[in-house]
Amino acid sequence: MAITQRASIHESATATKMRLLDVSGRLFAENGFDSVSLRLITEHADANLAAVNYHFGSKEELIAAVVEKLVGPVNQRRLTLLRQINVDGSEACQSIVGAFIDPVIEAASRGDEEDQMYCKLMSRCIASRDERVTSLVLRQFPEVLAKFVDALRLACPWISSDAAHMRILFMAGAMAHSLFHHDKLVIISEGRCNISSLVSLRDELVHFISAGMLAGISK
Amino acid sequence: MAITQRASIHESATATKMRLLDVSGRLFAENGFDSVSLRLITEHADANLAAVNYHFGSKEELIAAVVEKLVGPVNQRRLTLLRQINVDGSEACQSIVGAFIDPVIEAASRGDEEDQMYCKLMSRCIASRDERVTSLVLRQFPEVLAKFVDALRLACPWISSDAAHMRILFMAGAMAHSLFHHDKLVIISEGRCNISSLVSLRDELVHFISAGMLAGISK
DNA sequence: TGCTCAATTAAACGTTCGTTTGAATTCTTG
DNA sequence: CAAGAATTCAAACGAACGTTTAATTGAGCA
Repeated sequence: MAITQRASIHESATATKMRLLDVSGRLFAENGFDSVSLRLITEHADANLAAVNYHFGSKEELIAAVVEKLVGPVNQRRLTLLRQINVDGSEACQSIVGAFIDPVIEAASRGDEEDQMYCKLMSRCIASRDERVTSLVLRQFPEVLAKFVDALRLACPWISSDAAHMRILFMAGAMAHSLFHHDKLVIISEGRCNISSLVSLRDELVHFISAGMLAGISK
Repeated sequence: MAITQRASIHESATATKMRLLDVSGRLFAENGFDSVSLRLITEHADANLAAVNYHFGSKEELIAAVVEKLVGPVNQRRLTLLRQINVDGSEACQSIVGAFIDPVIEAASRGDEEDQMYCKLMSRCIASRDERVTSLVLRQFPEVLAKFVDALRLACPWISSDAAHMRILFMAGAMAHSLFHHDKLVIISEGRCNISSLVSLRDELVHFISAGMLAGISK
């Protein structure tokens, strides 16, 4: 029934496959995973409608490929940065927060593409409320969460385990939300706020979260 | 062309209409706005498929009704609480943050339904990346944002306008994200974290964000 | 009782979607 | 160059969706 050559793994990264991955990432970032149809993707990628199913098997597996290509390296980089931190130092908290946030900023600033796309796609992954996406992201997250909780409690011994877990959650939320919506802030604020660059947002974010992390025992 | 009785405003809140509003809220909370079909909604509400289009006009207007019924009162309550704060006090920041967060916790704890539904729906509204939803939420947000920025800068005069705007964004993100995902935390942490109640999450959230708000001038 | 009109119902409509198919084409390799 | 595998292509499929329609119901009122 299943043709063997079709069922075999498509390891070879053809140009079309890479184009599909790139285009769908950009479209998913801007419009969400559900709203973007395979017809739109293949049209923008100059490919045939059937190309996605041929190269990836299904739309769901395409989404998985896009997400894992994006999230995997960022989490690896987080753990690398975290390992390089001296948790005894006075600025340990800033470093820990930086280790969580900077890989995203780095990844966004790396390509020649504009930052917006990468940030929005990343935010969609982190803050997604779609189980098909969260299941992919959360597959890698337990290890990252555990490592950051450990580091945080080493730097701030007075924080309980529960509180440490929650604060990591707060950090992730603040980051994802602000990365996604910061461009709207200038409009909503009716010109009273003007975020100049992604780096300035990153600095304020680290500054804010570090202070939150250092918060003492609540009375 | 348009039948007048159909085009007229349906002000009378029939039992069916209220049931549709209630059921779709619960379903939207759990599965998102797009994934939930009118067939599923009307089935759960013991209503005919055409009921949504009859009572609300379209699915989009149903979503708008659900969102505005949820977000409107919360924002009003925020402004009320904010007006009652003495911004000169030493704990002004905690009060400001509380004024932003507590209306959500209150609303979630009000009904006899479990909190989860309300929290998740609220989080979907706040952190939604769907333009059809954000346009509704953002309609009320400029006023709320401006008032909270003013209060924050009165309590913490050293914060720049840009920073104040960003910090409100961080607050919204931390809140929305943690309210939505806090139940997953116990699983992801593999039992090392156990959030006992919504109130304990609220307390830690206020504690964390207040400290972030009070963060001094970044060097 | 008979009329009116909001409400409900079953059925269908047109569209869009992901997926599948089988032939055509291109690329690879002996 | 020729054989075979990999890829591309146009076309169609079935399912699910939001929406519309026309008929039916049932309560309020002259």
